[in-house]
Amino acid sequence: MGEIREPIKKNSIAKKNKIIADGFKLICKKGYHNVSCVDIAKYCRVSTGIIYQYFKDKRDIFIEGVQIYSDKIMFPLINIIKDQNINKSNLENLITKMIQETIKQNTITKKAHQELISMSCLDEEVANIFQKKELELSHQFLNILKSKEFSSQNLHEKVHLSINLINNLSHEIVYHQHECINYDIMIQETVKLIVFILKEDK
Amino acid sequence: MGEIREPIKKNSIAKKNKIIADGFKLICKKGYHNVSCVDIAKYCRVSTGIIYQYFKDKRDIFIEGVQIYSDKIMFPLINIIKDQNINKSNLENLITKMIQETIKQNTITKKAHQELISMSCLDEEVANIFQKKELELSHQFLNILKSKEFSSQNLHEKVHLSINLINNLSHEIVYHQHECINYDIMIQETVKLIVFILKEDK
Amino acid sequence: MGEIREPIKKNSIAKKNKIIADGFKLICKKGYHNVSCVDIAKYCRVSTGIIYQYFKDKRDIFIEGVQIYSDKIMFPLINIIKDQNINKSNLENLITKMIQETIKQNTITKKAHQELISMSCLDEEVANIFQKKELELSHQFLNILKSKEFSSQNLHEKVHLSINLINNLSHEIVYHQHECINYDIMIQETVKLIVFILKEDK
Amino acid sequence: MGEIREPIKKNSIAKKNKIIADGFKLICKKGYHNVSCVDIAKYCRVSTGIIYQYFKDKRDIFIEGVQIYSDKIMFPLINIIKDQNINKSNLENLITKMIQETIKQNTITKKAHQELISMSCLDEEVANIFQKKELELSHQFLNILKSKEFSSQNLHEKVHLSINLINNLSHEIVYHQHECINYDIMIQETVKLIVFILKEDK
DNA sequence: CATGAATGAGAGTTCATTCAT
DNA sequence: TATGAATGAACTCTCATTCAT
Repeated sequence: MGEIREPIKKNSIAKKNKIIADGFKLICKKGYHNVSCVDIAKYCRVSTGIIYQYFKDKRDIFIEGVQIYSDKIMFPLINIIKDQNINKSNLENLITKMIQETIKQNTITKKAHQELISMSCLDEEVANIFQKKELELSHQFLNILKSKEFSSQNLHEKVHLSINLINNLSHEIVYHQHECINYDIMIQETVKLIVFILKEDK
Repeated sequence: MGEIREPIKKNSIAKKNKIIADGFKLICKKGYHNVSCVDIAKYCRVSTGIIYQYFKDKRDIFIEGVQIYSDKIMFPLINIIKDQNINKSNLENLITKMIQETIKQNTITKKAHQELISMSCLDEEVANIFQKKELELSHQFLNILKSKEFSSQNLHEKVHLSINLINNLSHEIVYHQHECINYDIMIQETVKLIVFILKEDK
Repeated sequence: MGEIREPIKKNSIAKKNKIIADGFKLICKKGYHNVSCVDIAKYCRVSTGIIYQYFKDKRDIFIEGVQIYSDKIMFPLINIIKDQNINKSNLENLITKMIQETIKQNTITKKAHQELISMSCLDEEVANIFQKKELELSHQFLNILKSKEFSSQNLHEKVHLSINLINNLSHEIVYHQHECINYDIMIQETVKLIVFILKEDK
Repeated sequence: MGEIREPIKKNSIAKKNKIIADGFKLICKKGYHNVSCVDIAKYCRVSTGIIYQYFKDKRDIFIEGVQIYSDKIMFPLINIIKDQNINKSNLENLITKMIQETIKQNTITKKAHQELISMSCLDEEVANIFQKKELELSHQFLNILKSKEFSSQNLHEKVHLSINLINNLSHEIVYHQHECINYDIMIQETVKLIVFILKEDK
């Protein structure tokens, strides 16, 4: 196996980044197991040789892509939560809005989202990256809640649970809708649960 | 592509079933994408030829395995729920027990569970099989609750949500424990949520 | 390799003959190289095992088929020539008729004819069988001519040449018509040649 | 199926051509159906992979070989005819010479010739290539005859018939000699026929 | 630094032939 | 005798990786 080089020239750095960006895109589009390094090279319009100078293998490209690009796909809430003015009286509306926004974003990145979740089950490193990103998100959420006088015990766990509820619900709605489940009700009930858990005092 | 044959002789039927059982086991153990048909043949101690007489391809073996064996891995609650004597007063204990049992089972089948969830994101047919099995489970649960005078509205959705909460929590505990989360509290809070949602009146 | 058995029971003899007849038919239809012994067994509705009791291999079936059934396909003239009343004055008409009849028959058995010619180039035994059948035909023709006072020298060679001319012309017309050749003229010219050669005196 | 690549580098073009040349040679030697792509790769001392980068499959190699190399095998007359000084008085000698030369060449390329004729019965594309080559040859012959004041009607058909006569006779002499036929006489008679047909006036 | 042609191990698949029933 | 399930060698084709240019 050849040595992995780190590009120095501005041009080469750009090339490496292009491989990560486009390679990650291609993997998300076609599926990790349906794409070869030669495919990635072709898609990025670079030579196959260069791939092996900057990366160990296909997984290496993917991991770097996950590091950089996965938060928008896996945790769209990160970008939503900042702009919201949360307080106890509008919490219900807000949670509803967060769910809807998550569904909207997941729908847009459907194939990529699916691929990333699948890979997170197979690859510990991917799972760890997602954990870190989720931690970031839950801390943001947590800080906002604290600043707004939410004083419930175990707030970190509750926030984590809330984020899980939102993500899992959205995931189900986007990919695996069950015929006999009414998803408007599912959303309502999920909102109810999150409000209940976050508002709970002491 | 050769014709797919259905075995008639008792012996051959046993052989086909062995391929499904052992093949599914090997796939769960090593990972779908890390196992070839030749590997499966070797592991099952049959010829490669016979694989292609009974199955279209590797996926076909896997799908048949999922049909038969996945419920114990994905929905261990199916076997737990029947034996429980649920009523409004012991609900909290019961939910706790269900979570603990699920965690225990998922821990045993950890690698298989991981592989199956991953595959359900990549393969619609796998996802559909799991949906059917979950439906079965939720109907069982639902019927028990109804017989015990649980009268909450939207009970099907609530049961579905409860099962999701249990499964997702267990999944996280078994594979993706976050360092800064206290999972005893997570369990407590999840139980609280499920009790809240199921007991809710009207 | 198992021993080749010769069937004794009436029933078994019939079965062997069925394999030759249907197997030969299937090979001619699909092409020798596109048909497996298992295909033949299925087509004949017998077990694969029985094939290997009566025949060494696929080629063996084919050869026996060629022995029995190929003359109609390769030398349809055999059946035509007997019924003709040849004499010097109607020779031209007769040759024309023979050519037309050959074309007609070759058109009917087109695929089989093609396959047999192809095989005769690859397999000496097939070629030898055809030689024998052609010899038979040319002797018949020869005898008729002699009885009708055709007295040309080297008559055997001339008859052989005539048969070749007819067969090759028909073969070309049925499979490989050249765009820029007028085949009515080809037929005329061929007739002319054969009449010339056969009538030639001393 | 992978993309078929066209070599650009001088070296690679040479490699592709080597595969066609040696592959065609091997197929002619061993028979199309007795040779695998791995055999060809080994014989050409290249990897199997490269075969599938330059060719769709075995047939593709063969067809390209036929395009390039078959005229010498199938129509050796092409190279003979140019050098001859044909005129009405030496026609007989010339035709005799052409037959002898054809027999000589066919004897040299015996196995290849056999294989090519066989394949032309199984594969339309091969047959079409041969047609084109024969057309070329007959046009050459035709032009020479016309320039030498041969004025017979339907000259194209007659030339075509003559070429067929030569080729078929040679083919029979080289592979399928009949015991009871005298081939010196066959040659004499064939020459007589061709002279008759070509000299014919009006 | 960059290219892309070339490699060859290994995947999927078929089929002539055997053998337990 | 007759069956057809089973075998495994051999085929076609792919792709991660290397290397001469």
